[in-house]
Amino acid sequence: MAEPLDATDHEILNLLREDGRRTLADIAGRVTLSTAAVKRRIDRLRETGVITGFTVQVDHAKLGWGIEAFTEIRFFGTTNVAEILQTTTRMPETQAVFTIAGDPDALVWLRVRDMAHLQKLVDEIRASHRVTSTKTLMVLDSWMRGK
Amino acid sequence: MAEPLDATDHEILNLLREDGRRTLADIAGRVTLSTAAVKRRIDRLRETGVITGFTVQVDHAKLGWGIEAFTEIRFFGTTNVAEILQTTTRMPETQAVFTIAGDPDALVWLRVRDMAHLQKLVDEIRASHRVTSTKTLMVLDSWMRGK
DNA sequence: GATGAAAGGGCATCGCT
DNA sequence: AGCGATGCCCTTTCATC
Repeated sequence: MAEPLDATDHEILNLLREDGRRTLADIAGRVTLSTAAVKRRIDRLRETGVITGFTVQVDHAKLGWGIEAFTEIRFFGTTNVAEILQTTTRMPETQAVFTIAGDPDALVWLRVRDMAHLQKLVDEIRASHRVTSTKTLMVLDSWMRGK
Repeated sequence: MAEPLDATDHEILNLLREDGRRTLADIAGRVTLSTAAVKRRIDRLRETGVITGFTVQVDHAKLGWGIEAFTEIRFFGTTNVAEILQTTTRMPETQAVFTIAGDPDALVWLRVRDMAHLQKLVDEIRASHRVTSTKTLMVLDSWMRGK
């Protein structure tokens, strides 16, 4: 496996968490290294899989997806985990899916336009036959690290 | 308020979701625009608050934070929502916090090193509020949009 | 094995049309 | 919105500790 990260690697990661488009020169100045050294470290973090990518952060409410909800899903006794992942991850409204040890069996984080939209999605999930029950939690407010 | 986004804006957002460090030249080629035009659109998306920032995506397991959990929290009748946000968002292990309409009252998404670490956090949450009960869900596997 | 310095090619940025 | 010039940044190479 890869070697453990030193303090400078963690500094670089934190700087990139704050702003993923920071320039190498900017980072280099803050961690007291040359741009070449910073680039090598970032390249290494990508190669070892610590950094999986870079992305843009979006205010979903401004795009008209103002409602967030979690849907708890329960299956019959022995259900393949891959099945629920396949159904839910296909839906563009799905933000994340968590398979759970215990009760419920899975937790799906959804972003929708309105209640009718939400109902349609929950119906879709329920229609995947092995589901015994769902319970949907409406999100009033959410906070996320790095926003 | 700002004007609605057209199809090109959505294309640009999707390209940046895939790779937040994509160059303007690359984006311009894919949406059939000049780099200057793409830059103006991205600047406008930032000014109107649609784009809130850029960040790096990290494999937390490789950093030694291999365990994910959700903790459901229930309060006494009249508890201030801001209170739970204050405590939980201060913890570096907190990935996200959702306040919920109904039961439970809040959902906290945690990333921890091990079970002892998790127990310490749940104890902290229980100690710092007028919490009536918590229930912690262990995450077996997670999928997230854009990974 | 990792670093800093320097060169080149590419890219972002800005003014103009 | 496109075009073009300027300056910055990324990237690679090479020498050093």
